[in-house]
Amino acid sequence: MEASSFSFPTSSSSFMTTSFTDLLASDHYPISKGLGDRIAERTGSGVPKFKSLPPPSLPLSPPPFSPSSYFAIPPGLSPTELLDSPVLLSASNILPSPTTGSFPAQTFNWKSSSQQDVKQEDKNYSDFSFQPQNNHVSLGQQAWNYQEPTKQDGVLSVQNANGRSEFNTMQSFMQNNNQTNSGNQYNQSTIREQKRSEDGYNWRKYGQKQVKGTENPRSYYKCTYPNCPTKKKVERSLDGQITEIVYNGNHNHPKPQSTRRSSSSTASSAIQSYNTQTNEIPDHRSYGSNGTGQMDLVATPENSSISFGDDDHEHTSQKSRSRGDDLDEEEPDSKRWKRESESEGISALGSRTVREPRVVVQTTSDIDILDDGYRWRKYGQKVVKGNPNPRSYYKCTSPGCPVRKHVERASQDIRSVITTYEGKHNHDVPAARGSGNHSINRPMEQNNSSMTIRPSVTSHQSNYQIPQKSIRPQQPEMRAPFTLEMLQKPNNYGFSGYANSEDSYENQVQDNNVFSRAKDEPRDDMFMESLLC
DNA sequence: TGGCTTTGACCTAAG
DNA sequence: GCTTAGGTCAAAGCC
Repeated sequence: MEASSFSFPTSSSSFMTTSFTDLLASDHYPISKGLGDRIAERTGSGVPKFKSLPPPSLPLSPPPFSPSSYFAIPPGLSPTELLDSPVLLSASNILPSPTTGSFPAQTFNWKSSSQQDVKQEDKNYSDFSFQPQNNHVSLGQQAWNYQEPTKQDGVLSVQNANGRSEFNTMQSFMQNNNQTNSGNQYNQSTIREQKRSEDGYNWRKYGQKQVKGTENPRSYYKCTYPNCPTKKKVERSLDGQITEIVYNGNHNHPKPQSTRRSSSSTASSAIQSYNTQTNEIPDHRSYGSNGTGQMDLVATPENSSISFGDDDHEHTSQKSRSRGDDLDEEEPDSKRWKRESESEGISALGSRTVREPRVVVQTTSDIDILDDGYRWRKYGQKVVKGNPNPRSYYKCTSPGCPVRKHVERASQDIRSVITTYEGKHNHDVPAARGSGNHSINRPMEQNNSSMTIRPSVTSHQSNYQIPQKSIRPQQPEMRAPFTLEMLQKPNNYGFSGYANSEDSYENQVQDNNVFSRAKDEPRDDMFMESLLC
């Protein structure tokens, strides 16, 4: 890259033992100190922060590739400009892949060697957070209940295709390199950071339970905003990686705009700046995406989960009321959840998923809607109640793999696609067609690659997991990367004309290899029959 | 001092 | 009514 490039040192030791802030200020990068400062000033809530992720002192395997492949700023765009650019402040331009959900420059989640380190970093450095984008959105859509009615009706689950939520590419990079040595040392600090930061909302853990059927403990969180009924359940693997997030309820408030102060866990955290571009507490049905808690699927600068703390934007602060009245006063949550699920029926989904589909569906490109790295065989299609758009049913083609998914366009926004997964892949991501080894398509190994941001949305049922070490192959032949260059031209995405054209959407879907492949592959006649009955 | 996590106990629903 | 499991409470301790 040229002088404008933002690249990490290839030396793992250097990379891993130097704080990001240091890196920003180091001679390694042609980034002025102002960059780190600006980032720090702009970032806020909620994500694992560089500052909180000091280089681990643990012995770490050197990264097999240059991290620079993750974060490359194209020539002509200085980091400063990039940070100043409203593009980066708006998730409307930076959206996760529907299938990979990948955000190349999302959250760093470096494991810190100790909590003290983290805290020291907290003190020493201002926030710098790459907002994690939830890789996948699982609507608690009554998916697959033709086969196995889910008990999770009414939930909004968030995962990525690897079964790990809130882990971005960069984090994956780090974890892939740390897993062996420190995978089990995913320390509490990091987890705590995520709890608060991952989706921009503030959560309070109120319980943890070891659930049957999985060794992963499940944590229960409530939104700390007064009277906000939103809760979420987070399952983490033993090494601390999030394997599932299930949301319940709707936020009845805007996403807090984290400030440096609010990132603190002290009393200052009680003061939350809420985005006041609207300067009001919107009706929970009107501000949509925020209500998902995790997903700002209708990406706007206001609710963007990727937005940086927007000090430059006008906003007011409002002091949170003390907690204690934050719970619903009328009925227990469990009852409400259940009631909502039951009263709204199968399609109800309890969460705002269905009642307010615009919250869930993402107004973004669907260019790779079916491209999650796995191979699927279409075995059915059906128009389901409540959605005139046909729902395509797919099976994973891997022998013995039970994973299925269905894909449908949202009834209220055909540009948005809802993919619902069921099951857990019992195999790794297959090599991409046309490539000898999928690893060659790994984004982290794509030298000279620009930061790819593939907008998308994928929803799937909970319990969907993919081997964590699997790396979804990039399939550049099937989709153009979303690069920072594109960020410069937010209205001119080369990869998709989708935003303004339904036709283009259709074309993109048609171009999708899965769709085209599906046409040639045998269907599950029995299931088809059942569907047609 | 206040917010947060932890964790055992308790509650509730389902079978 | 019993058992089981999921969800929640709340005291204790940490930061």
